[in-house]
Amino acid sequence: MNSITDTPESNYDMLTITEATLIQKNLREQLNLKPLQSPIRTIAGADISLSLYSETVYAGMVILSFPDLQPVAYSLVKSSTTFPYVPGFLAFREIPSLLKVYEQIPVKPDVIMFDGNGIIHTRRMGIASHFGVLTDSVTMGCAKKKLTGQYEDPGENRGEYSLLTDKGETIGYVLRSKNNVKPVFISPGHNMSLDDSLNIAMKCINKYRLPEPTRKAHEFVNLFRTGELKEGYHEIGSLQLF
DNA sequence: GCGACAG
DNA sequence: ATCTTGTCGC
Repeated sequence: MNSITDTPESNYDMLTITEATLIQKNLREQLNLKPLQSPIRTIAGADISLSLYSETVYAGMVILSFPDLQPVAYSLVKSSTTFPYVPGFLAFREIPSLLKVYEQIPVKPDVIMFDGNGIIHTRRMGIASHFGVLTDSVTMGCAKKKLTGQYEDPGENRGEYSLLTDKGETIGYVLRSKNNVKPVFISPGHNMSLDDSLNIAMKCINKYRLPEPTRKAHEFVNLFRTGELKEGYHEIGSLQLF
């Protein structure tokens, strides 16, 4: 289709915001938000860790059993990026590294949860949607702050939520994942519905603010950056305690 | 022009 | 995102 969208790892660093915007508009046409059909057996969390003032990127995905939410494997890749962080274009900074992380996984997870948004995005193309379309995987987003849209504050108790709308349409949920703590922003990425994203998010919440997939992913990439975990694909023995 | 603004 | 200690509140 578009050579500029086919090889992110070799082109994204060179893009201008205008070109990136065009790519998002093209990818949006391939977005699928129909209900998930097959059952979920595994769910992965995706995240990256950066060193201050460095272009080095420590990217990773942690695969958890579902609905048990026990880490069973993880994939880590050290890479680099020069694309700056620009609100609305996070995907261009993080996706090249995450694609390498994903390719390294022998048995792909049924769902991937990103530390960022799905369709809660001006052009409905947040990092989760972008990655989902590129790889035709099932994805969703869980952001810690609002990027766009309007919403009413959800109740203060764990499990309460409200709708997030933009230009008259519902594009996500504001979920209180823990009592008296700032809510998280949930939205489908690709190959799942709005309702699916909320249902899955609620099943991934334990005692912490962040759902287990992204919470674990964040923990692992940080251990990777500090040298406590090695690059590559690793399976976690059932005897291991985490 | 002003305010908002994922990680 | 990352750099960092204690501290206030459920």
